[in-house]
Amino acid sequence: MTAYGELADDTSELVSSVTGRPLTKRGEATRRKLLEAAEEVFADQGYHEASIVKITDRAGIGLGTFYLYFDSKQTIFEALVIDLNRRVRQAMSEAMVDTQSRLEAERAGFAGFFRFTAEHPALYRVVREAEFVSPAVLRLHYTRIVEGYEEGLRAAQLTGDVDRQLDPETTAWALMGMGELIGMRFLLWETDEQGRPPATLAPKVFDGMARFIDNALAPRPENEGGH
Amino acid sequence: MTAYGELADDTSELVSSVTGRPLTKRGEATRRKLLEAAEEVFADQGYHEASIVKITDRAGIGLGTFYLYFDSKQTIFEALVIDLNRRVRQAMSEAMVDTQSRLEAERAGFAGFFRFTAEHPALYRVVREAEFVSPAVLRLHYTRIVEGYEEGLRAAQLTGDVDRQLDPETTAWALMGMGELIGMRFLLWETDEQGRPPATLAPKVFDGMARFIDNALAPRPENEGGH
DNA sequence: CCGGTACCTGAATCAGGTTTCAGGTTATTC
DNA sequence: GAATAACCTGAAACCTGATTCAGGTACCGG
Repeated sequence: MTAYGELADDTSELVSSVTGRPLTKRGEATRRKLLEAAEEVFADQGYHEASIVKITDRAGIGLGTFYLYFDSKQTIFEALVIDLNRRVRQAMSEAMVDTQSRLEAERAGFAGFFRFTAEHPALYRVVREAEFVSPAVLRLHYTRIVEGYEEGLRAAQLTGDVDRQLDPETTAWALMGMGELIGMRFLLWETDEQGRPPATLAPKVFDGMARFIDNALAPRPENEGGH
Repeated sequence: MTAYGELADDTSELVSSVTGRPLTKRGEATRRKLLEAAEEVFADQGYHEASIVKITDRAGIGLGTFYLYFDSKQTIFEALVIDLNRRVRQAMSEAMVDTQSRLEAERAGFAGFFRFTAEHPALYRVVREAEFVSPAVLRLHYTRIVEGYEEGLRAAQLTGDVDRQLDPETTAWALMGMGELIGMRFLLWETDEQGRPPATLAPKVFDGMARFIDNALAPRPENEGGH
């Protein structure tokens, strides 16, 4: 059975998975090395091709040491997804500061998302694979991103920047889905010989998407009750 | 390395993977039994939890027999995804016959997609997992669906039913992405105690999405060159 | 009913991965 | 500078599961 179970209470606290608690400076460094190595290995091999040995090798650490820090392959994977989630959201919100209108903020948020995707193509893959490795952590990922959106949309509806007849929750998920598939198709699939994706979306695509979003969110001039 | 390689030339032809060719009535029946069993097993266990033994057991067939029909676990998985793709597209185009306007057709197509998703939640999972099992076949899946959309959008732009400033390709991918994430969130995640998703989207969600799409696609009353 | 072809079978082989553990090594404390 | 605690290590025990293969069994034409 695939685990739809709950996540560990606190996936980010720095404690030994064996002795239970503290973790000295040396210990912390080792844990970080493991996480970084895991990021690279999961990213370019996928969850199942990855192995603990590959991770510890890349980290330059003994195999047995792994189990001093993480209970299992799945545990370190979950910790990684949560870390990536934090970083994506940060990229998005940084991109949105200093914007004036809601529409502008929307565009900037997407731009931040795409920039992050382009810069870390492999990380994107890790997150998507979470659907099959740890559904609970994937839900957390999506839900956290959507929450920010939804809030912004509600606020913009109050000021009249966004069509009041849209349902904020549905709209937020729709926008996420768009961004994800567009990113996949026009960044991750458009790799050069070295497998690197372009740094940004082609203007045609970005503009096409911006137009689409503008249309979708903008308040309608006429009133409701169409033909 | 994950295989981004090409698919076999013809993944649907009915031939023995050993002797090379024909396949009698008995052989065909066995092949079909294997595919049906694979569908169930992959669907509720995922690719890696699934095993050839589980598939042949469920099919009521000897383990060794599997290799008379498929080269490997990956091969049967790909055959399955291609089959599902055919069925989704059929569900969508059936839903779209007898529609008048483009917007109506769009809505109907989505409804067909969602109905299919609700009826075969597990199959949806199989398709998404293809991203990690066989990227090539996943691209095929998405690309085939998008092609239909794109063509429809172009036609509707000519008749003026759809905003001429939208890029049809980008728009088609955006719509796909929306549909996929909305389906995931509001169907697959909304399961009852038995793990069954609701048969249809909640009206709030479906209407919210319809409004969003209407807004996005409708030709703008004003002309271009905004403020 | 006989020969032959097409199919079927599952124990055995083989490859690879996770996790444990008994025994070091490094850092810190007194 | 010895004792103690915190860390580290990788060979070996164990699993699991894909794939092979030598030996059947079902069906069909004659």
